[in-house]
Amino acid sequence: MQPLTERQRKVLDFITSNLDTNGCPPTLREISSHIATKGTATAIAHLEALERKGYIVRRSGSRGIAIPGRTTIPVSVPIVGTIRAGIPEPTIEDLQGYCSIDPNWLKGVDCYLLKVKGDSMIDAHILDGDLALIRPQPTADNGEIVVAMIDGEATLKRFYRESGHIRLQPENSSMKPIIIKDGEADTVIAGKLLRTIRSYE
Amino acid sequence: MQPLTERQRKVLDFITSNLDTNGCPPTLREISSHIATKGTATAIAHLEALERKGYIVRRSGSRGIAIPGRTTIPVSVPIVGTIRAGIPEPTIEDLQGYCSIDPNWLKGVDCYLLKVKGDSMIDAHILDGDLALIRPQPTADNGEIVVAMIDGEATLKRFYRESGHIRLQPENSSMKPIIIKDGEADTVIAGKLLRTIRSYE
DNA sequence: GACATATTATATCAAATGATATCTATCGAG
DNA sequence: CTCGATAGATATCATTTGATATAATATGTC
Repeated sequence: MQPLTERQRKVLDFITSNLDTNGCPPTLREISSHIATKGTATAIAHLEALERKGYIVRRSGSRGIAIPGRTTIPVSVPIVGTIRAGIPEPTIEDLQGYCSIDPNWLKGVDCYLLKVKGDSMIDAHILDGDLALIRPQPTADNGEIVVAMIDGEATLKRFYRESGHIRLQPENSSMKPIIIKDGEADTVIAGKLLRTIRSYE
Repeated sequence: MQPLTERQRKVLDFITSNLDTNGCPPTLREISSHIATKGTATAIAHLEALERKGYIVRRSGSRGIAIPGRTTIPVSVPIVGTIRAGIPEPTIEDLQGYCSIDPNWLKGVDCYLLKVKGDSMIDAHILDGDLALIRPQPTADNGEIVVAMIDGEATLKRFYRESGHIRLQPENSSMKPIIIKDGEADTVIAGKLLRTIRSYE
């Protein structure tokens, strides 16, 4: 990458600093003010130099500066309390917030965090209130834990495909497995459990 | 968090989507156009509702929308297998990698992820191999789960301060509590458990 | 000396932008 | 019925903003 001049470096640093603190690139005049120049022409000249050297990408419109390679995606994942099945893309019912997740935990697609309700998986050490990171998918491998839509509720169950049916096994000795015969319901499995997260506060 | 209406959620989703793809919040007119309304008044009304419910923060200026908790700075936290106590700042023994963590999970200080060894907390549903997010601190409140240095090993225990001693209680019926008389050892507690994370892959 | 690059200043524009005011309509709670 | 919350339309304003044109200075290269 071509080296930057002192002024160009200062402008670039200001842009990244602005992105960090405001979540937004600066305007031309904010840049001008920061490098103590008057008017916008100088700032534009610096931006053009930065773009020519490949440090930034500009687009039209206000604050149209982006830094390539800069993870615009610290991957914000929605936290939901309920979902309505329907693959692909389960409909999010009540959004409870967002959470930054390590991109390595996700596997490409639109994952979400489901707040676990009930104790159906307590023997698998998943508790009421835990957050379950879910990847939407319509089926799973034997023994994996999935989100199943049962009576309109999204609950976690262990998945078993057996001859002629699917068995959804709660990990709670006081609960019985749910058998879904082939063709009986098609959108039962909403996704697969990738991770669980528990808070102690 | 207060629930959102359908329209409000659509606006919020559009803002996060814009942040992900453009690295920039949308303008009022971009929002208006996306929800197919004319003029800016409706979009402003929605933003006001979102701000009132705590989903966004607004500041003056163009694209003055921010989503609290959403940081462009993915906070990188070390994953460790062992630590050596010594407050402040336990010494990291074997670094196993790094992991991006939502800044909201941290509480200011240098937290780290400790890979849980053994089943001493299995009755609290913390398993061997789970990741424990730890905040370094030399003591804790009664009933909280802490990292204790016992025989040079970092293990999780439940903390109880009782008359003349500290009791470190494993959550495993086959294990006995550890009593540490006052003044007997000073650097037993290395930190407090904030969160646990389990992977299913 | 001629030329390119970097740097800055001044002045000006059209478009984009946030904000406000006014009005209408729906829906559910009290 | 009234009130509040939600939702929307229309119109208007003062700023902000990106962009352009023009000019000037300095530095290093060929």
